[in-house]
Amino acid sequence: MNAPVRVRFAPSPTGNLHVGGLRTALYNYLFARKNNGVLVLRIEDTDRTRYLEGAVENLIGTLKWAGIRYDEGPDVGGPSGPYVQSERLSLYRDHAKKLLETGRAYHCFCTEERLELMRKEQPKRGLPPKYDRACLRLTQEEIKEKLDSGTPFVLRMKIPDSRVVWFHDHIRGEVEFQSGQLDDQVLLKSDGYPTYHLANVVDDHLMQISHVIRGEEWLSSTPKHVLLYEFFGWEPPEFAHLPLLLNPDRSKLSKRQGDVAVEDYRQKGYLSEALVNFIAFLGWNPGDEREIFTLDELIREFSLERVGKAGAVFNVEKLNWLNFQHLRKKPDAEVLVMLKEYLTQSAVDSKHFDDEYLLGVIGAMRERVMFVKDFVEKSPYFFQRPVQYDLDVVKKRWKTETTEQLKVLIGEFSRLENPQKEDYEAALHRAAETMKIGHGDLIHPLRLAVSGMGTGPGLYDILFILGKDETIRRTTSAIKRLE
RNA sequence: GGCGCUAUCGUCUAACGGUUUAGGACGCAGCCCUCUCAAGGCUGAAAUACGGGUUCGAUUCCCGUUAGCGCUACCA
Repeated sequence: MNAPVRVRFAPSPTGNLHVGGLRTALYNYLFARKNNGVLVLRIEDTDRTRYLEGAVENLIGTLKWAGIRYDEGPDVGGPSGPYVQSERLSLYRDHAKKLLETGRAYHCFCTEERLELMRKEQPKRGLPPKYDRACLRLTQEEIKEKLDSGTPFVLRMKIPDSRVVWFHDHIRGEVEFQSGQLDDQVLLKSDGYPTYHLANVVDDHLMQISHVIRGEEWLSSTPKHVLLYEFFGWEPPEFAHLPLLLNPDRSKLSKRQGDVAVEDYRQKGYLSEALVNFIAFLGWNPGDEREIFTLDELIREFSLERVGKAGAVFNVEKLNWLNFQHLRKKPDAEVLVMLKEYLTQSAVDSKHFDDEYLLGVIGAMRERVMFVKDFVEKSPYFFQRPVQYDLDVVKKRWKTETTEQLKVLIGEFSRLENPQKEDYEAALHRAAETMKIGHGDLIHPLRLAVSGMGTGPGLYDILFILGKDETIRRTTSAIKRLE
């Protein structure tokens, strides 16, 4: 019988959640749900210098937006709390003390300056940069003396000399390190806070985490963690180190080369479904050719076995396409809500458009928009009369005879009563036949007249949405202005 | 520098030694459809980093090289 699956997402509150962090959270979430397990949110705020006010709230909001629900965490509680590391300090101190007593850790009184100097000298002598264990040679008396005099100290982990430390990684297979390569890592800082290494091992054990699923940047420190589990006499969890997310130039995804915060994408109008779908596929795929997935479908299909090993470039083009796909899948009613929401906060206009009208716009523009904002940006004429006419289109479509022809067309339109799309079409055909001209001779200038543009949905759709009066008004106005 | 990880079209990826003239998707180009723009359909260009092995047979296994990335903090 296997232990129940318990995984955790353990970000540090130092700013907005990174898309890489979101993917880690997502994979943990998917793995937990898929295996009927539990997802824990744990805040790793052991670096007081990097703490950012409001970051935790922000993080929680972002996860919620993405649809990633956790079962235990700072705001929802749970049996293994507290879920904020700064509220668990005594736990770390007690455990560090145990290591001290068993000789697996030792006091170090070295100053920042000495360590810096040491690191500068080591490469010159061809040595790997590691703590030189100066303080390990201190006698009990010397240690007591320094302690008594209040000399600041840290607790370091005493790495065994020549051991092979290995572990199995779900993604990378067997990984092994020579312990001689490992540094005597600081476990407890001089301010009494634990470092990541101590805190994450203690918490993962106490919270009974079964699988540690985290970014590849942790792979190199995993042997230290494995050793810590051993020192404590604990069974280590299983590990899965996720491939990194990359910039287009294949360096580690960073600011400078585009947006990295989930918040950035949210503000640009990306659907959470699209971002989640996209990010899930950066390092994972279902093994067949399906690409559009909802969160629930991802849960059904996800497995660690299908996670790849190589880093993946964050390619915005594909994300855009996915946003289009997900937006298109949404029912009209949902898009309507989003469009109304966008309209109220956009400065474009304050006029009121009823639902029926907006639904018409949505129907006409659906296949042509990637974002909700595109309804307004790509078809502004549904929200305000054309303020100008695209000059290239004028040049191409507006002939000298156009004015007279459109007047005839208006005459035809004005006789219509409560016209439907087909009625506009029939009327236009009649006008064209009367004048013995092609349909295009009317269609193109008319489109320009009512929209100011040369592109968009079918003309009759536009006319129907705008309505007869507005169509005639705009056409008349265009004739006046383009004559 | 040391240690570790990684390596299929520009990008995300499929292939779990043979069914492969290496498949799909995004993007790109062309054609069809068509009142324009989209959408859709069709077509095309585009990859196994390099060198050795193992094997009857390597994208797939092993070794080396190269390249990229990560770690190398009293940061996570």
